[in-house]
Amino acid sequence: MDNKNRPDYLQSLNDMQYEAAIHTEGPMLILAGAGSGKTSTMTRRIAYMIREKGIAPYNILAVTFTNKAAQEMRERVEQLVGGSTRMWLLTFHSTCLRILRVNAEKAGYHDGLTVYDPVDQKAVIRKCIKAANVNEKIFTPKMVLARISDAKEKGVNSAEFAMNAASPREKTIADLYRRYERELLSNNAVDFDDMIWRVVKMFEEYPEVLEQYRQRFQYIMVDEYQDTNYMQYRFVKALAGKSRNICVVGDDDQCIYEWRGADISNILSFEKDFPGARVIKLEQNYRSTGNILKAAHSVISHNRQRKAKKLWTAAEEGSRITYKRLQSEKEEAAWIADCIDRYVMEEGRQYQNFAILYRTNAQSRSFEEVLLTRGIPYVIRGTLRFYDRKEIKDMIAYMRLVANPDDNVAFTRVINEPKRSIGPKTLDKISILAEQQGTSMLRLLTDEEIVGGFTAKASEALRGFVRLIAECRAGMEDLSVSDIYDRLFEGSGYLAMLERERTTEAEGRLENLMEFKSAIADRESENPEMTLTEFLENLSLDAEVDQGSPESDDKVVLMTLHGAKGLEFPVVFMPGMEDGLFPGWRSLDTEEGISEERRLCYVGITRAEQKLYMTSATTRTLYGRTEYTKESQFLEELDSSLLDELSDEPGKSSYPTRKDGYAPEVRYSDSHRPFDPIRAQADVIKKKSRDIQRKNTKAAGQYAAGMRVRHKKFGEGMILEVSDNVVKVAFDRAGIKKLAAGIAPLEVIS
DNA sequence: TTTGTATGTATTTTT
DNA sequence: TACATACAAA
Repeated sequence: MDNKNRPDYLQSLNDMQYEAAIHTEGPMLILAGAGSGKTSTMTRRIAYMIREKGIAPYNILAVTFTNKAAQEMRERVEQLVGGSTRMWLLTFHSTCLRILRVNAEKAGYHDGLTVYDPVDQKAVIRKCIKAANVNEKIFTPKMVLARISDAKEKGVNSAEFAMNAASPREKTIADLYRRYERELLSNNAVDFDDMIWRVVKMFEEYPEVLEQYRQRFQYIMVDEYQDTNYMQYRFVKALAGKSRNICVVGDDDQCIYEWRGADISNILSFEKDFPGARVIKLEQNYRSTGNILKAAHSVISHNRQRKAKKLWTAAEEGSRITYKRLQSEKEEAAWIADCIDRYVMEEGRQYQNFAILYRTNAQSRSFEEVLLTRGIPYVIRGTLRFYDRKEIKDMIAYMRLVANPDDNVAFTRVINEPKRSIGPKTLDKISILAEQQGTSMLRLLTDEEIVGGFTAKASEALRGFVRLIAECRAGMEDLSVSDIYDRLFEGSGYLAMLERERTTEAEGRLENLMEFKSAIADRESENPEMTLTEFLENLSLDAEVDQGSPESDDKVVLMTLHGAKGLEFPVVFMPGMEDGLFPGWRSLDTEEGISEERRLCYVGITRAEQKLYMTSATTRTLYGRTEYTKESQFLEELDSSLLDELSDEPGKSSYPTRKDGYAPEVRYSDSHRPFDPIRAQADVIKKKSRDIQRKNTKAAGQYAAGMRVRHKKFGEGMILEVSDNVVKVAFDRAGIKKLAAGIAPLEVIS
C-alpha cells in the first residue's frame, strides 16, 4: 500500500493496522493477536477520527477492562492529538458507574452511592446466610456469591431466579439472593456486577436515557472484547444499536477469564450480531522470535472453535524452547535461579529481563526462598493489593461511612475497630433495631433514646463514634479529604491503638496508613477540589496503586500467568508444567476447561521475546503433601522439533552457581533510627485532627437559629438549627446543608 | 467480650 | 503447609 498519502502518525502502521485505523463507519472486528501492535492501532484510530474525520472527542466512547490499559491509551492518544482530551476512555465499570451516578434516582439509588468489593460482598452474604438460618456447610458465602454473580451477569433478578428455582436448594439460593439484593439496595451500595447490570436495566426502563447516550456516543470502541461477559455485551450492543459505529478489538485465543463470566462467544459471533461487520486480522507479531511463535501456535491449534489465524514475524527464528525436568520444586527453583545468574554473569543481562510465570500463587514460595538466599532481586507482582490491607480497608470504611451513612457494611467493619466493647451481641441488637425502623445502623444511633439503652460503657462509645462521623459529614463541604482522613484517623482512636501496640506489625500498619495519607495528598494536589465521594469512587475502581516502584527497578518479576497478560519479557520461565497443576486439576474434566488452560499456556508462551524455558518437577510438595507428578499434556502438544529437552549430566551441576557474597539489604529497626518519619507524621496528623476538633467545639456558640449567614460557596442563607457543633442552614440557592460549625467559612450577616 | 485452640480447606481474580 | 473461620473457655 502506498504510504505517501498517509498522515505522519499513520506512517508506522502496517497495511492491516492502517486499514483498521481508517475504517471508522460501521461495525468492525479487529482480531489482534499477541504482540501485533493492538494499542498502537487503536490509539491511532482514535487520533484519525479526531484529526482527520473531525469527530468530536465528546462523541467517542472507548472502553477497556483495566485502568492501566485506559491510562496507557489515554496518554498515547493525547500524544497523538496534542493536548488533553475529555473523551470518555474508561473501564467498563467506571463508564457504567458514571452513568449510574448521574441517573442514580432512576436506578433506585441516591446520593453517596457506595461500591462494595468482594470482601464487602462476603460480609453482606454472610449476614444473609445467618439471617436465613440455613446450613452454612452447604451454602457457603463463596458458592452463593458465585451464583448471584452469575445471575446478575445474565440479568436475572432474585424474583426471576426464584421462579426458575425447582429444587429446595435452588429455592434457598433464590432466598439468599433476595436478601442480598435488598441489603445492598438499602445500604445504597452496588457491587461490581450491579454497575453494569443496573445501567443496562435503566436503559430498558428509560429509553429516553438510552437515547441520550446513543446520541452522545456516536463512536464506540471496546478493548479485550474476548473478555466481555453477557451483560457487558448487552451494554455495548444497546449503546451501539443505532449508530452501529462499533469497533471491537480482541483475541479469542487469549480469553482466560471464562471462569469469571467472560463469554468467548461474544467475539466468536460478533459478525452475526453486527451483520456486515468488517473483520481485520492483525497477524504480524512484533514481539517474539519465530520459534516462540511456532511453539505457541502448535499448542493453541489443539483448541477447537477458534478464529483461524496464525502469527508470523519478520524477526529471526531465534533459539528453541528449553525444557528441563527437575527432582523437586526446590531444585526447579534453584535451576531457574542458576539460569538467571548465568545470564547475568555471562551476558551482563539485567534482572528485569526475566519473568517467572506460574499457574498458582502458591508456587511463588520456592522461588522466593531461592532468590532471597542467592541475593537475586525480585518482585512479586499482583498479590496482596495495597487497598486490600486490613488497616487501609478500615480507614476507607470510616470514610465511606462519612460519605454514605447507609453503609452498614462499613459500619459493622469499624464500630469495634479499635475496640469499643461493641461485640457481636450489641451489633446484632443494633442491626435488628435498624431493620425494624427501616433505617441504617449509623442513623439509628443518632437517636439518643436508643443509644441510652445500652450499657453505660457501650453507649458512651457509641455516642463518640456517631459524633465523630457526623462531625466529618458536616465538614465534608469545607474540609479536604486529607483533613477528614486526619480527623478520622486520630478521632477514632485508630492511631492511638497502633501506637500503643508497639509491635513490628503495628509499625508496618502505621507505615501503610501514612503511605495511604500521601496517596490522598497526591490525588489532592492533582485535583484540589476533589470531594470525598470522588475519592472513594476512584479508590474502589482502581485497585492498582504504585506498588513501591515496579517498572523502574531492576528485579526479576514473579507473577501468575493470568497477571502476565499484556506484558512482555526478553526471557520467560514457565515452571510447573505438570498435569494437575497446569492444566489445573479442576479443569481436567471438561473440554472447555482444558481449552481455557491451553489459552493460558498460549498467553504464557507469547510473553517471551527471545527465550522461553519450561520446567517441571517429578515430585512436588503442595499443601504439605509430596506427590509424584506427570508432565503436562501441553508439553506433548508443543511441536517437539521446537523443544530442547535437557537431561541430567550425572556428577556435575549443569550450571555455575553464584559464589561471590551478596550483601543483604541492611535495615535498621525503627528504634535505632535517628529520626522517625512515621512518628513525625503521626504527630502532624494528631495536631491537625485536634485542631479541627477544637475549632469545632469552640465555634458552635456564635451561631443561633434564625441568623442570616453567608458562605463562600453557597451564598446567603438562614440558620435553621444548631446542634452538636453542626449548623443546619437553608441557603437561598444551594438548598439545605449541614455544616461543621468551626470549619465552614460562615459569616453572620444579621 | 475477648482470648485461645481446633478444624477444615486449598486455581486463576482486569473491576 | 498455612490460613481463615468456628467454637469454647475465661
